[in-house]
Amino acid sequence: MIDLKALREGPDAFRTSQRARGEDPASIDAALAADERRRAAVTRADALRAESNTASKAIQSAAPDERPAMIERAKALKEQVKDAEAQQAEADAALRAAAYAVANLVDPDAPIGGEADAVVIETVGTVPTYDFEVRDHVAVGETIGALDLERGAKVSGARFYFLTGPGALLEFALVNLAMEQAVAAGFTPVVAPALVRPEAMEGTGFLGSHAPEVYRLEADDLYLVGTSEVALAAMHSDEVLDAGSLPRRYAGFSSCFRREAGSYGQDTKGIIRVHWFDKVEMFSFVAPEAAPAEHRRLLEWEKEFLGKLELPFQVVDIATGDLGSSAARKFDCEAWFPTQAKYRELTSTSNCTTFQARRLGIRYRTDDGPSPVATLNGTLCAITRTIACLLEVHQQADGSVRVPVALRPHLGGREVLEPV
RNA sequence: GGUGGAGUGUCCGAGCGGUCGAAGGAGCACGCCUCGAAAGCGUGUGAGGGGGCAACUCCUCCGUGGGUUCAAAUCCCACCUCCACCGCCA
Repeated sequence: MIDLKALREGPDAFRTSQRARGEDPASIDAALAADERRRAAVTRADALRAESNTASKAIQSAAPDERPAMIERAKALKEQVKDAEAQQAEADAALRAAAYAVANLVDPDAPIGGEADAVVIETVGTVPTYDFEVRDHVAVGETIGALDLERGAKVSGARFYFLTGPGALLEFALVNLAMEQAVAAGFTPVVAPALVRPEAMEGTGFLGSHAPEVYRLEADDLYLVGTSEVALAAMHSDEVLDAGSLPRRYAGFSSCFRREAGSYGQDTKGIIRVHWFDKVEMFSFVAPEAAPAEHRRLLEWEKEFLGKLELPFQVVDIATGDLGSSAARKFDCEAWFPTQAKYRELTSTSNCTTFQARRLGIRYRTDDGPSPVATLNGTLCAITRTIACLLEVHQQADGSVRVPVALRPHLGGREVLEPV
């Protein structure tokens, strides 16, 4: 949620931000009006409550013969209070809805525009060339016995898979490598719940425009997370953190579930886009002024990891119109997929400033009292997509796959995954 | 899933329906004492939201949400969480 005080004091910044996102700046005026109405309702209800309180208190010290009349008056006041409170509740709800409709303030440094306006800020490694016909990750994966998509579909449906043999081992190797790096960098490793309550989902903003993407368990009123970001962010909800404990960095492992509604026809082959995958996610809680630097750090850790996997990639500064509603700025690392002859998103890191924390009630102690922290997230390793990329990039003429050096210790020293 | 117990401020922990935002500790901050420190003594110390330039003032909050009452931390209901035991289970 946006900062309402900041909204009141400088609505123009929010209008500009909404325009940059390609969203209607009218939502700003709606929020301002709702805020105005709410304050009026609060003032009125407060005054009535004060009157009602004094009337009530006077009763206990009143003479017995005066009491009946006083009780009558208190009763009448109470009716008015009830009415005023109902109006206040309505105004509260209206403001909430109006405020939630406004996306986070974009970072002024983010490029303006839509998907096509993302700026490539860095290219790492060189696009590989092959002296043989490259095969896609499905073909390569099946050749080495790492993938079984047919049976995945048989058992669970489209966009499901079995990782088998070296594929399964590759997952554990990647998780281990990612956790090893995260721990070395000072992250607290976490295995996070993949099922969360509505508040966690709501608080992280995934029930807004993302709602159709999310699996829900009707019988238990629980949601399957699309990323462990949800559980990691909600971990400290309604807490006041000691300033000295910041930054807090977590590396969370969890399964992730996505309905992929509306992505029919995209990446239908293979494991690039699936309904379920495992992921190691970085999540940081920091003081707001430290957020931009932390964002760069998360990006560096992502780059470091891709470097270990010996994957060529580029870093993209996502344009304002393509940002999620809680992100002020976002960098994606896109790795090279030879059979598609293009870079595809492998990791993504967002600076959510205080937007998520405000909703989730995550604060830290400052000299002026508790104040919202900034939250940031970044992918360390989304397993299936990473495996897909590894299989394509490191395939060899004989159908085998070369194992990147850093991964070898986690694969029992194997240097090559041979066809079976 | 069943039975019983419990949820109060940073923590522990009191709290006959009105004088309770809440005793008492601990912690923390500041001050006194001290060469310095500890101990001791003193003072202060929750959050959110209105209004006000400000001093300040008003409202709300005792797990959450309802209800009873002129009045609820205190009574009633539902839910959530935790603890214990039973059942089941990886």
